[in-house]
Amino acid sequence: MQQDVPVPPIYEWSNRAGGKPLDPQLDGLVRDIIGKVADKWTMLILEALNDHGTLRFTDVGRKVGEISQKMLTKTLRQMEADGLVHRTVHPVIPPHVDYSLTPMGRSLGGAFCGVWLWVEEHHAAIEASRKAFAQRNGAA
Amino acid sequence: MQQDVPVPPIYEWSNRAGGKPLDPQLDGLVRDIIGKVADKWTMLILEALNDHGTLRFTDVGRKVGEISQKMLTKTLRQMEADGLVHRTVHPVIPPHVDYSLTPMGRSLGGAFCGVWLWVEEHHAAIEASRKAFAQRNGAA
DNA sequence: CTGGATCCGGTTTGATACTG
DNA sequence: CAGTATCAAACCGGATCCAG
Repeated sequence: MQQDVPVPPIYEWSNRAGGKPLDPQLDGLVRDIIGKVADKWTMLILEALNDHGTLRFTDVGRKVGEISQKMLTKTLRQMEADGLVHRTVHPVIPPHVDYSLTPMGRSLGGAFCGVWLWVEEHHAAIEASRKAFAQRNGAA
Repeated sequence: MQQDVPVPPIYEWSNRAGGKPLDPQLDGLVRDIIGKVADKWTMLILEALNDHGTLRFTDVGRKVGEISQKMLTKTLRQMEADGLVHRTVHPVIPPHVDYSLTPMGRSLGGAFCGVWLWVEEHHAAIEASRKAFAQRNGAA
C-alpha cells in the first residue's frame, strides 16, 4: 500500500476491501453505489450542476454535452432517488423543472474533485500510453 | 511520465468547465478518459490491485468479485493501454501473468480514495433516500 | 493457467416520435 | 419544455471451445 499518505486516523482505503470480511450485504450496497456513482453521466451531470448551481432539464443536457434525453432523464432520476439532486417542478406552462445538487450531491462533487484533477494532470500521459500500446500491439 | 503541462497553480474544479472555453479536442479526450475511468470494473480492479500490489489474472477476478472473464480481460487491457496497470508475462508452463498498478495507476487510486470514503460515509443516507423516494413514487 | 473467439440471451443505450 | 413510448443497435455476461 502507499505509505506516504498522511491519513492515519481516517478510514484507510486499503482497509476497506483489504482482507477484511465485510458484511456481504453492506458490501453489496457499497458495490451498487459504486456502480451508479462511478458512471460517466452521473459524473458529468454532477459537475454541470456543481458548476452552475441550478439548471433546467434541457440546460443540464446542454452543459453535459452529448447525452440523449433518455439517459439524462434516467440518470437524473437515479440521482434524485439517491438524494444527490433536488428536483423542483414549477407548475406552469410551459413546464419548468429545476435541478440542483443537494448537500450530499455537493459533497460527492467534492470527492470527485480529486479525480478531475487527476484527469487534468495525466491526460497527456494517457494519450502517450495509448499510442505506445497501439504501436506495440496493432503495429507489431 | 507526465510532463511540463502548464497547469498553473491548482486547477479549481469550478474552473474546469465553468464557463471557460476548452479546446474541443482536449475536452473530447477528457470526456473519453472520464468515460473509461468512471467505470465500475475499472474502479474495482484498481482497488484490488491497489490493495494487493500484484495479482495474477485469476486472482484479480477473485478479488474483484462478480466479474466475467470477458470483462476482466477487456478492462485489464484497457487499463494497460491507458498506462494504469503493468502486465508481466512469465514465459513458463503453466502460464503466469502478473498485474500490478503503474505509478499512474496508483495515483488514480489515490484520487479515487475520496470517492470511496464518500461512499462509506453516505451509504446509509443513500439507502434512506432511496426508500423515501420509492415511497413518494411507487407507493403513492 | 491465461487468455482469445464465438454464440446467445438479457440489459442498456441511442434515435425518433409523440404527449401534456 | 419536459418528459414518455417505442424500436433498433450496442453492449454485457455466461458458457463453451480452443490454443499456448
